[in-house]
Amino acid sequence: MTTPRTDPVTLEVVELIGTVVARYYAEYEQAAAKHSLTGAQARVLGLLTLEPMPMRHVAQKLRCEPSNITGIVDRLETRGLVERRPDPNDRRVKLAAPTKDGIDTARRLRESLDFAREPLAELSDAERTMLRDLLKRMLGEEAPAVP
Amino acid sequence: MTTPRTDPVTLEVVELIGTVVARYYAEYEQAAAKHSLTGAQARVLGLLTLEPMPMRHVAQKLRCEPSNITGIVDRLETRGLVERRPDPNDRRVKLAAPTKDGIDTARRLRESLDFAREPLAELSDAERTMLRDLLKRMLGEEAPAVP
DNA sequence: TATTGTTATACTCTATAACTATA
DNA sequence: TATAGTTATAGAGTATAACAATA
Repeated sequence: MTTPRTDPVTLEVVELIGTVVARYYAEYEQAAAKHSLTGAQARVLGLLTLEPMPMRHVAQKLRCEPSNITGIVDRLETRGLVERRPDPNDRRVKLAAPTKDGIDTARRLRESLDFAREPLAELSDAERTMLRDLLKRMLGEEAPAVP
Repeated sequence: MTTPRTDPVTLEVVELIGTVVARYYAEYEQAAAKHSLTGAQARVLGLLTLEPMPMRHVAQKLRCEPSNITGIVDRLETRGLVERRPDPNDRRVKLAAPTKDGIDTARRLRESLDFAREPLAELSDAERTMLRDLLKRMLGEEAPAVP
């Protein structure tokens, strides 16, 4: 267990990350709203677009109670963006899957998320690569140290 | 207006930022819950700790409707963490300000936000400085280019 | 007239607990 | 018995519209 650092640069980075989080989160909600989706609905739809899955798995991915997913999928289903399919292997399970319209909406939403992409254009190729490796190491993924 | 990039590294960084946002946001909610605060309540309290301000300013900072702040400050006030003060210059205005207890709670909450700090300990001083400068430039603040 | 804060309303998200249908 | 999904409930956040007090 590493001791959290309190040197000025670390605190500055923490502050900057807070700013990134606030800005990115707000932009995401706004982008979702432009497609008449709430943030939660957009997250569920985006998740299902990667792969249809049982309702319970959606809840696990989003770290919320399964009962919440019922309502969110209800609303997405009402709008024809998602459908419930039976699981041939277990009749208790319902697989939530995006419809064609849902896949299309998710794609347009993804493409409209310019916040993270646009400011990155300010950086050079080398800088983006460096940022990638630093973030990877911060997140505990494998990445070469940047000496 | 720069054209958003779609090269592999950029997309990878976007993905990583998404991960950082999701993780940081979840940790923040969790840290707030440990102090029996919702995320919104914690954000308002943290904001007021920097400086007491009119209700309307709080709404502007949090990018929500002013009517919402009424309820959030109500709940914080009920718990004795925040108080409403008259503005001597404009009797329409109410200044929301943290109580001593509120300031103390905000400080403890801030100190418990280890997520951003702890993983940074994995990086060297030079790397943290580099990360700081890259984030600064990404956010449009002044920072030296990293060649 | 315009602005500040509040109230009233409706919708969504959230957790908890109880229910059903399967396993 | 245990699990997947649902329903019912209550609390909180959100936007909208209408309102009182003040500017």
